[in-house]
Amino acid sequence: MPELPEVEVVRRGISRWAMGRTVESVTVHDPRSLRRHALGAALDEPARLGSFTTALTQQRLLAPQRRGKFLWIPLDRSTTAATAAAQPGSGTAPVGESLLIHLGMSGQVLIDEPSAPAQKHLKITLELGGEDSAPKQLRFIDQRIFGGMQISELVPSTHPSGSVPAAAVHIAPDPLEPGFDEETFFRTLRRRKTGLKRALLDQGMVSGIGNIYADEALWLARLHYLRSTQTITRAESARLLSGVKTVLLAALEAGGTSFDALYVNVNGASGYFSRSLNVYGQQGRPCPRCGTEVRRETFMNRGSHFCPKCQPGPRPARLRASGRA
DNA sequence: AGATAGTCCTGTGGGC
DNA sequence: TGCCCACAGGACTATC
Repeated sequence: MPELPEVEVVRRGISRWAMGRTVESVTVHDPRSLRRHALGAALDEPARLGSFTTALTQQRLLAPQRRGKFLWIPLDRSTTAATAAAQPGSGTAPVGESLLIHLGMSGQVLIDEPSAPAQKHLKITLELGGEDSAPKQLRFIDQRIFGGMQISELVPSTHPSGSVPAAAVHIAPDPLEPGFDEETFFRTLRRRKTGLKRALLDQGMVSGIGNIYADEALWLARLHYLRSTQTITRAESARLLSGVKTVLLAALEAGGTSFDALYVNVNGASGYFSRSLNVYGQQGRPCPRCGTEVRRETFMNRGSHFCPKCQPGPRPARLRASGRA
């Protein structure tokens, strides 16, 4: 389950191994990985596939960008740049095109030699040319097909790069972004009428956090996943955000050190597999902080893991005679 | 409009 | 042994 740190590792790998290269050809092995491409354009499947291939072919890959779990590669269409001019003042005028990538549950991006055998769940192959280097392939592999690729127009944004793909404008800044505002996070949280974990998983509120790191961050902050967002204090909000950043940075450090030449891997190398998790998947084992048995409850069709003592629930807490020692 | 079910997918593992 | 089904979950869509 790639979350922000894993996607960032992939972004760095693409930056190192694919940036500046030109897409010579595109092979779509499974059109389901293009489900989101040209949505609303009323194209049938062959036409969608064709428009994807056409938009990519002979484009140069610029510096890859990321917001939350969304990854995109701006495309250099300098040959047709004239059409992108004008439109002063309009805040949503497209400023270019991008290849938008989401890894979903099981997506991987690999840079391979053309001769390397096809991976089992290989979905899309981009042939990358280079003037002074050997040809390479950028391969998108995805077992469960929750992820995918699409071409999306770039529109102006607060993102450090100045724009985001139109298909990702609704995604909130992530906690590692320079412009991320803690006060906005707190106020948005207070306005919501929901539980903490649901808010953390809402990519329109704060992006980049998935089920695993949500549980870990809540544990670090000693907050229950069902705790109401409306009663959160400024201090608790800060604690939560600090927990989120701690978890994301630790995973990033673990993943960032383990990727190496020619191989950009999401699943195997990075993050949570190489570092120890405190509560996620640890049900029945002692809480590393207090020794109480970690519990698992089903919530939003997924597991929620927490320490019942360190993270007292809303209801039990109210019934308790006194504080939490 | 904000909150929440339902939907897409396939490999794994438990139960019988 | 083998089959079947529940389960895992990110994010979009539809519905209240």
